[in-house]
Amino acid sequence: MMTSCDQCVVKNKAICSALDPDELIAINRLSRKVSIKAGQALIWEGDDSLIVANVVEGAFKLTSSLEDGREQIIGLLYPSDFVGRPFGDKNEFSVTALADSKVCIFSRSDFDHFVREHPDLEHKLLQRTLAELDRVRRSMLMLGRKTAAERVASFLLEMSERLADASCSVVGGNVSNFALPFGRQQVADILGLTIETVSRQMTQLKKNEVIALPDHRNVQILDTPRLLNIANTGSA
Amino acid sequence: MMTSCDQCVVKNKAICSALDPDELIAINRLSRKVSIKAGQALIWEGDDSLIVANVVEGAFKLTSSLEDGREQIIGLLYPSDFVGRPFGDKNEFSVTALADSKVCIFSRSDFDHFVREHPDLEHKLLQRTLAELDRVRRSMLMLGRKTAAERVASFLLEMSERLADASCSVVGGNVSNFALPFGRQQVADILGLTIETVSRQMTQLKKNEVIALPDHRNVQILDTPRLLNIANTGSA
DNA sequence: TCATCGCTTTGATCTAGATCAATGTGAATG
DNA sequence: CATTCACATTGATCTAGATCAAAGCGATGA
Repeated sequence: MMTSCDQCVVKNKAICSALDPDELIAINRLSRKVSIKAGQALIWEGDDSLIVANVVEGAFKLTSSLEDGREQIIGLLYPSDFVGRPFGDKNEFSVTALADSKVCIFSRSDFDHFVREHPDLEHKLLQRTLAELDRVRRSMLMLGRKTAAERVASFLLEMSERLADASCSVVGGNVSNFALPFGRQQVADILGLTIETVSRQMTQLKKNEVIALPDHRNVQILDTPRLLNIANTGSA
Repeated sequence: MMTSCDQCVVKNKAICSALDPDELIAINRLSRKVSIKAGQALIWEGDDSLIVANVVEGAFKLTSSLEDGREQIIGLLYPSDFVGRPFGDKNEFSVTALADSKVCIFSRSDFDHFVREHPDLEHKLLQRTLAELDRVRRSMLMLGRKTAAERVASFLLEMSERLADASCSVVGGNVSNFALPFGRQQVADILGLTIETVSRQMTQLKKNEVIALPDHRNVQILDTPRLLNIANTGSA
C-alpha cells in the first residue's frame, strides 16, 4: 500500500522515521501538505496551539518580539525539523517562512493523541526536544556573554556546519563555502546585534583574511582555526 | 510494600509521579539519595553524561562558561526539577549547588532503559523538556534584546512568581515578598549584566518606590503594574 | 567592642556597540 | 540602459552599560 509519506523527501530524517509502514498510513490520514510563501507566518506568537508540523522544504525562523518591534530570532527551522508546541495550549513564539516553503501539518490534538499511542514517535520527539534545548542553551551563553566579534565568528562556524557544501570544499584544505539563507538584518536578529555592527564585523573578518565574501549572501571561510579562536576568545 | 519513594517530599511533583506503586519500587532500586554542599558541583560542563537526577531539596544553577571565566546562568533548578542529559552522551553545562541540597541520582543508562520501558514517564519527561524549552527561549529574547532596566524588572517578576510567599501577601493588596536564594553576582550572571549594573537598577527601582529592599536578599514588590510596564517597555 | 571578611552600593570614567546619516551596490523593471 | 528599490556598507557621534576604584554595610569571631 502506498501513502504520500512513501515519497516524502524528509521521511528518513523527520520524526516520522520512527514509524513502521502501517503507522505511516495512519499518520498520513491526519496530515496535509501546505505551501507557505516567503514572509508568510505559519504560527503567531500568542496564538492558541492548534497545529504542529514537519518542515518539508524551505526554511523558517522562530521569533519572539517586544511591543516596540525589537525582535529576537530564537531558532531556524530546516527540512525535517519539527514545528509547533505539542502538549501545550499556547504558542509563545512566531514561525515565519524565510523562503517559499512546504510543511506537513497536523492538528495538534490529533498529533498529541497519535504520539501518546506511539511511544517510539514520542521518543523521537523527546530526543529532538532535548537536542534543541542544548542548542538554545548554548545560544544563551552567546547572547549573555559574548562580544560582537565572538558572536559573528560563532555564527559563521555554526552556519558552515549546517550548510557547508561538501562539493565546494577544496581537497585537503579547510576552505568552506556556503550561502546564508537570509540577509544581514536577520543575522543581527539572531545575534542580538544591529545590522551595522554585523556588517562591520564581517568586513573586519574579510580585511583580516579570515573569511572571503564573494557577494552579500555567500561566505567562504579561509582560516577556520583563527575563526574558531575569535569565536571563543575574541582575539584574532 | 514501602519504598523510600513513598516518603519522598517531591514524589507528587517530580516526574516519578507518572509511576504506579510497582514501578516506584522498581525505580527506587535504581536510585540513591545524595547530599551536595553549597558550592559543590553535581555535573561539570564537558563531562560524559553518566548520571541524571531529581532535585529533592535545595537549589542548583545550570551554567555555561567561556575560557576566560565569563559565566552565564542558563537556568535554576529547584526541588522536583529534573537534572542531567538523558539520551545523550555529553553534558554541555555545569550543575552546581547554590545551597546545601539533596538529589535522587540514577545512572544515566539505567534511567534511559527504564524510561523507554515506561511511556508515561517518558511523556512526563517530554512535557517538562518542552516547558523548559519555552522558558529558555523566553530568556533568549531577554538576553538579546532587553535593556538592563527591563531585564531586572522581568527577573524580579519571574522570581516573585516562583518564590512568592503566600503567607506574606497583604489581603486585597498586590504586595509580594520574597527572598532571593542568591547574591547580586548570580543575578548578574542570570541577566547577562555586571553586578554593578544590577545593583544600580535595584536602587533605582527602590528610589522610584516600585520595590522595597528590607535587606540584600529580600525584595518586596510595591507596584506590580509599574514593574510589569518596566519589564516590557523599559518606561516607568 | 572592635577588627576582619565577604559582600553590596556608589561614584568616576571608559568603550563597545547603538544610533543617526549618507553613500554604495546590484538585481529587477520599464 | 537608465531608474528604482531594497539592502549593505561606511562614517560620525552618542550612550548604556562595563570597568576601575572607593567606600559602606552586616555578619562572624577574637
